[in-house]
Amino acid sequence: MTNIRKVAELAGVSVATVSRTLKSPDIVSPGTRNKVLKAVREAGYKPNLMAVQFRSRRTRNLVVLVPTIANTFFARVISGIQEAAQQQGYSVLLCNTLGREDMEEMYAGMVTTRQADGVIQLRAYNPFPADAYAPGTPLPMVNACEVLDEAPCPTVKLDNRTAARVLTEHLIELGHRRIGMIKGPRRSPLTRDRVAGYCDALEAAGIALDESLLCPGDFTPHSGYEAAGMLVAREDPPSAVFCESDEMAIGAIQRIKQAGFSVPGDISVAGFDDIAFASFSDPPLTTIAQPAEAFGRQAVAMLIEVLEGGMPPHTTLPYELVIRGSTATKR
Amino acid sequence: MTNIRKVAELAGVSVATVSRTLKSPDIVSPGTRNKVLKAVREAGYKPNLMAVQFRSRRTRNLVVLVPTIANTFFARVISGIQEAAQQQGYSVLLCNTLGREDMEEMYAGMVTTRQADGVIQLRAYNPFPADAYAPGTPLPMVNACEVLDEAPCPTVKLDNRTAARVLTEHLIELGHRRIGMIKGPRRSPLTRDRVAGYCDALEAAGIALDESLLCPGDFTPHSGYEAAGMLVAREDPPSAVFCESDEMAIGAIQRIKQAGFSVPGDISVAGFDDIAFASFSDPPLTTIAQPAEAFGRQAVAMLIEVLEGGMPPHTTLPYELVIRGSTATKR
DNA sequence: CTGAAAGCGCTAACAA
DNA sequence: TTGTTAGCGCTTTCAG
Repeated sequence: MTNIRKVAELAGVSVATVSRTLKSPDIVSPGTRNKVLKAVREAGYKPNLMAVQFRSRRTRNLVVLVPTIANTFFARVISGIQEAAQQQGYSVLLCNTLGREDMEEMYAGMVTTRQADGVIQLRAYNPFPADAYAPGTPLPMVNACEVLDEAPCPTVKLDNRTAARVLTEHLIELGHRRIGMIKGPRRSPLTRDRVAGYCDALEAAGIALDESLLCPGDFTPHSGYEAAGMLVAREDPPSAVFCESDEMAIGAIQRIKQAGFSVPGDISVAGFDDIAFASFSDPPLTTIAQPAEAFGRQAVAMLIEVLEGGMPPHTTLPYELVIRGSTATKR
Repeated sequence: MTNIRKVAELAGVSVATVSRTLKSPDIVSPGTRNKVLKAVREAGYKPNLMAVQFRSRRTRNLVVLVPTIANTFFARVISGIQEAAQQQGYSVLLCNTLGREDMEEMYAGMVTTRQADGVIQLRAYNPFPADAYAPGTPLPMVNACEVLDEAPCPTVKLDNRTAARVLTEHLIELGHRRIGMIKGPRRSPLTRDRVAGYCDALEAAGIALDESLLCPGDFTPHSGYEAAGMLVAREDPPSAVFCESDEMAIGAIQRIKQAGFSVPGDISVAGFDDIAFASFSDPPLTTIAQPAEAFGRQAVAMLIEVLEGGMPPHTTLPYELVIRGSTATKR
């Protein structure tokens, strides 16, 4: 093991000088600096970062809590996180929580045990025990994508309600009045907000809400497939279906076609997220594009600010209605 | 900061006893053990794992080098890695390398700087500098999925050649003789092996190889779309296309349909991987199913064995030909 | 600008 | 079974 002491000996200086040369080269004289650098090279010295971190009480690790990495939307968010973290000199500790709160709590505990400096939570749940931090102390966390209503930390989100409203309005403008909805998990604020936006649009258009047109889903293609099955089995299927994720929309389209309906001829289908496959589905999906990577980058920037003692404001990212071939005029 | 010393004082024992109580409770007497545990609770003591790791020279972190997390196949592999690591008490440091060797080298360097114990590399590249370890010393690495030919470490792979052969044979049995292929990145051993398997099948069936039927791709849907464009623009398009990934197959299907051909009526299409969307494409994709999560779990198990001084053998995981609606008899 | 020295919080000989 | 003690490799006062 070649450590700082060896380098110091080799350079004929003290360990303090070696440390200084590596951390703040400008405060050591050019002469010694060169000697030290040369010794570092000769010894093939790599600082033991475990010791550095231990000593300086910072790991530069960020824990990321993701509900399912298998969801392509989250995969993109993580790309963004990773990219930004890397640029700022942080590493990403990934936890695929599958929405399990015990997992989330356990990984958030890595901050308590000093294995990480902060956490980015992509789900609406606070993984820190109530007594972990004194009241008033900011949590070393940023909550992104699926956000708590009364988050105890800064958040990065979309205006889901308005986005859902805009998408529903698009459907209404095409002449649809019976619009089905395939929802996300029941207790998610995301689901609630998107349903609210859907209701807003119906109400503004003077269309009565038919609760039986709202089906539960869990964001997976399979759940979209199942939910669409309920819808097409009705005597009076809707002429359009709004799915709360592209993955569910893709599943729904398959089921609708299997039932003998054409998309968008008989039934229009819209999604949410704009994942890569959205434009490759048949027909290509009309959807709300979310800036997934930007969610990740923004969350990192804000978390670092929090870790440095700042208190960044809640942030709302823009969405965009992307109209493709899966929605058409009601015939 | 409540540290081990405080707990020791509170319990009226030495720090060593506290340490022992926490690490190997069975070697301390029940009486002291209870005293210590009580003090731990009262003090709300959480061991500083940074110190533990520093002292015991193990981080229990595993670096994972993934070419693109946005690829759903890799996302599944990572799920498997995460799950297995977690069970064994390891955490996952994720790096989305985008195939950049400098990134891979940098993150592999986390082992050198003791921020991680080992690396799982999912691409055919050795990220360690040649002189990092003495010749003969096993590298703290496992190479999975896309594997080096002369890997300097244990590997987990598929028999890509045979799998490709089996898939091609399926196409040949359906009567196809002009079979296009959309390949992966040129220099990848994966591409080479799958092309070899494709050639094996042709040769066994007495079909001459037509190199012009082989198109380059990069595993993304878009590249599949583009490559299929070349194929359908020919005077004599193939009657079947073998894509080296499902994502490319999904892109290819879209392009083929756009050109006015039906799938599988006019042109059969097959993929590779069996990602979740494979069964939701239209038509559902015939493909080679790879045990993605198993790749991850296996890689973790083997890496831990390596870290413990073992030398696990190279492992080959099973594949399965999954026949769905995208391939049919040549008409 | 440089060096000596005191730890960070914990583990692991070694003694008792 | 328990305590004493010497560090792990590094940073950071505090003197010089």
